[in-house]
Formats: sequence, C-alpha cells, structure tokens
Amino acid sequence: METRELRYFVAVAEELHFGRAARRLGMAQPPLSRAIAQLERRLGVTLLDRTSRGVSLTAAGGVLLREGRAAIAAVEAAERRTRRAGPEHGLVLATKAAASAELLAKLLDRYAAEPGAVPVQVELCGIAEQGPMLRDGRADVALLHLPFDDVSGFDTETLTVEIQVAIVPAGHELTTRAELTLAELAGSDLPMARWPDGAGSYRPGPGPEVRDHAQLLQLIGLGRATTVLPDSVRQNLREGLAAVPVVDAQRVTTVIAWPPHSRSRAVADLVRTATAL
Amino acid sequence: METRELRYFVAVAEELHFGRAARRLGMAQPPLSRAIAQLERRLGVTLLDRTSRGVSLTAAGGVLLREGRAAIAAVEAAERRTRRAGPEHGLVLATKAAASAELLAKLLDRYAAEPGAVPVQVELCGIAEQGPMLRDGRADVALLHLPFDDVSGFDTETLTVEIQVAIVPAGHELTTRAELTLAELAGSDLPMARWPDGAGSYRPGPGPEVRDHAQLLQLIGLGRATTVLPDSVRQNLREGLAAVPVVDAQRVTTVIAWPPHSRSRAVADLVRTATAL
DNA sequence: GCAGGCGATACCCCGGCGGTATCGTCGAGG
DNA sequence: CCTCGACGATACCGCCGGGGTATCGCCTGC
Repeated sequence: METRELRYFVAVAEELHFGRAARRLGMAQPPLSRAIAQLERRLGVTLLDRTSRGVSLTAAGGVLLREGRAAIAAVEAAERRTRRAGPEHGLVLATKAAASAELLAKLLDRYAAEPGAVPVQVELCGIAEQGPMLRDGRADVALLHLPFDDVSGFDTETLTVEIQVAIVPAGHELTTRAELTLAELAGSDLPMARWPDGAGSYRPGPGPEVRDHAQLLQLIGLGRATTVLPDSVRQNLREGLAAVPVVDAQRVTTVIAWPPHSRSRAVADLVRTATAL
Repeated sequence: METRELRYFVAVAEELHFGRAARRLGMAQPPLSRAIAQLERRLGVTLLDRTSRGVSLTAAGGVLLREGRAAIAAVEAAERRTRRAGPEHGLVLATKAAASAELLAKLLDRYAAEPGAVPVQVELCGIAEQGPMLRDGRADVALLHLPFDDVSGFDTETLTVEIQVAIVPAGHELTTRAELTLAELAGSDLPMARWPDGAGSYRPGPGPEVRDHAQLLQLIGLGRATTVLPDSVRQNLREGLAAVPVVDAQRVTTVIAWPPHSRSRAVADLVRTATAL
C-alpha cells in the first residue's frame, strides 16, 4: 500500500463524498474513484458502501481510516524527523501556553547547563495539540497533562502532581473559604466558563464562552465567571483574583512525553534533567 | 514520501550496498540509485555517504532508517488490520510458548464464555517476537513479560507479578534450601544455561547453549545446567526437576498489551476478561 | 598498471496515473 | 409520473516517471 492511496482513502472517508475529496486533494473525481476501487481490489475488502446518493464507511473502512491516519502520521513523522536530523538541529518541546511557567523555566535552565545541551525551541500550542505534534514529528518532546491529554503510544515520566483550585474574584465570598467542593462552586453565583472542545465548538450550557487564558481571567476579575485550574497558576495570578483549593477536583499530573524508541541523546538528557527537578 | 521510497531506502541502509539492496528488492541497481538520490533531494538531507567502495549512513540516514522502519510497519499494520476487519474475523493473541499455560487457559475459557466473544487464534511465537507481531498487525493482542519485553508504544494492563525460581535437578543439594540468591546459584556446580539473544547468537560465557524449553529442562534433569524462570513454571515441572525461589532475581510481570487506540470491542472484552482474572 | 567492483549517468520504453467526456442510477420535486 | 440534478462509475487519452540496459568514472588491491 502506498501512502498516496492511504491519503486518498482518508480524504474520501473523511468527506464521505468523492467529489469533495477530489477537490481537497487537488485532482479530478474519476481517478480518485478508480484509485479507491483498486485499493479495495488489492486489499480484497470493501471499504465504502456507495449509493447513488452518497458514501458510507464499512467496518473495514473504519479500521483503515483509523489505522491509515496513524500510518500517514508515522510516515510524515519520519520525514520531518529526518529533515531535522542535520548537525544538531535542536529540540522542539511542545507545551500548552497555560502550563506552569516555573516548571518550564527551571527545566530549560537546568538543561541548558548540561554538557552537550542543544538549543530547545519551545512550541506553545493550543489545547491538546501536543499529542499530535509529538506523533507527527513536529515536536521531539512534550509536556502533557493527565487526565486531559492522551499519552497512549508515548513513553512518559511523571514530573508533578497538583491539586486544582477555583479562580474567583478577590473579595468574593468564596475567598473566605479554606477549601471548596465542585458542587459548592457550581452552586455559587459564578458560572463556570466554557472552553472549546477539540473540534473548536462549545458544548451547550450556561456560563460564558472563552477562547484563551487572558480572556478567562479578565471575565473572572469582572465577577462574571469562575473556573478550576491546576494549583500552579496561583504563582502568576494578577491582582483582583484569588484561588481556593477544590478538594474533590481530579489531580492534574504533568508528565514529560516522547516518542518511543527515541534514541536521541538530546531527548534522553532533557528527560533526565526533567525527572531530576 | 511514498512507502516505496521508504522501502528502497531501508533496503539500502540495511545492506549498505546498492547492488545487494537492488537484488533484494527485485530490481536493477540504477533506478534504485536514482530513487535514493531523488529522496535525498526532496528531503534536502544527505542520507548516505558514498565512497567508490561502499556506502555508510549519515546521522540523518540513521534517523530515517529507524523512523522509516516504524512507518513501514505502521502502513503494513494498517493493511493487515483492514484485511482482517471482515465480518468477525476473530482475534489473534500472541504469546511466548513458555508462558504460563494456566493463565492462558483460564483467560481463553473465561473470554469464550463472554457474550459476543469471537474466535481467538493463539499465536505461539519465539523470544520477544510478540512486540513486532503486535506492532505490524499480525496480532491484535499479546501477553508480554516485563522486564524482558519492550512495551513502549502499547497500552497494557498488569495481570500477574511473580518471583523467579531456580530450576535444579531433584536431589541436588540446592533443593534442601528454602531460598537462594543469584550469587549462590552462580557459585554452585551447575552452570547457567545460555539463551540466544534477539539476533539468534549466544553471548560468550560458560554454560551450555540451549534453543528451547524442552532442551533446557532435559539438560537440567541431567545435572548439566540450571536456569532461573518465573514461578509459574513450577506447575508443569516434570519429574526429576525441582524449583527453589531466588530471592534477589527480578520480579516478572505478565501484562496484556494491545495497540493504542484499538477501538475493537473484541480486544476490549478480552482485556477486561484478563484483568478480572 | 591493470582488473574488478561499485555507484552514477545516459538513454529508452511502457505502465499507470491523472485528465476530460459521458453514462447509469437514484431521489426529490412539480 | 416524469424530469432534472447530483453523484459515482466507465471510457478513453496523453504524458510523466519508474524501471530496464548499456556504459562511464573512480577507487582499490593485487
């Protein structure tokens, strides 16, 4: 199977429409139809159910969609990692913009002091973008946060485990409390802010929609919202905001993750530095 | 990058010889040279250092060899898993021949009794062959043994943790001991049998070379060797052999492993059954 | 200095990929 | 019930590129 065939199939499987898929691939529809038919013949499996009104995936098609995406990602990872394998091309570390700044600063400082350290480019990415970046070779190593990020398929080392805290306006009645429960927070007059999910859309419910941290903190400062965040954000809270521990919120584990079998000395050094923090 | 190019490069990188690689690929040498040169041009990276007497890998070439093998494995896994995604094609479970028979028997029995169970084909493979089988889609799920097998890149659940025992001839003086240390065992008159490593060759040292379990146990019965094995082998020891716990040998953990993101209901059921044992 | 081995180059041919034109079929709407 | 339109399949064509053979250039070892 060639990656070209995989890309064609993934496009059709995602669009469920040969014409649109062909447009997305920058080609005409007939060769695409033929390529998919040929792929099915070679595999000996029907991947798509065609009606004259559209297309739907068979079970085997679903498998190939999932596995094919992974395979394409692996090929593209190989390509990118090879391109970046020149004479000490440096490391790319992917992390959330919202991640603990002190942890990151300490890690980068300590690593830079190591003998044989290479330049580290920090890639600040959006929610849950680190996993894909690591998988497809855009990043060499990432800081992930359990239970939010998916670490399956990576090697990881745990760095920190934190409780979560509610962020509320300074002076709000909740700031008098030593600790809270999620139920108490939900029962307060402050609605929980809502984040976009992976696809960029908001699940319905009360509470304002926010896109980034600054927006969120601004809204909380105005007394229009609240949220629950890892304890480490307390270090950088601006004036007008306070944090109250939430006892029954899930612990957040920060891990450093890297692709398995990564034999690069630089990655190994960085991980060793991180675990020794 | 097309998988064809990857296969070509991997062949050359493994043979370090264009002519042999071309023969292995069933093609002539000039198109292969050209394809590699084209790949290097497209990647903008030199992969091979050519002298008129041979070929050697550059650092980038080493990266592409490792990553390319993984990418090819991913593509082949996608292909095999798709082929096997017909109407309930059954599961393939990979395990060592030497693995605990009771555990396996109990697992298969319990799973077969589950509603919606599919046929399970047990694939007995050699030392450390389960990992590759799982990676390239020849198996859907595997029983692995830590610390011997490499589980990086898989999802796993721990099933059992066992101590290890020394296998000695019945009546040998060591059988009077309630427990041993590795040092004591090494200091006895019984030499440790030697297993082939991954490449099939034996590391030098004293002690007889063995290829399989039957051969090993036979030698031990004759008083010519000893070895250290997981505790569960006691259940199947033939007459003339005895087992003595070795207190400082590493614990052996049996895990069930499967490819990450495996959404198959059958795999999920089997894993659930296994963890409930 | 010469022969042999190895990779690169030159040149050719054909298969297959991608393009355009068109067909067959099914569903919606009047 | 018929027509129109949307969609995928088929037919046919042209050309690019992958693969073949022949040969070169270069280094090495005898």
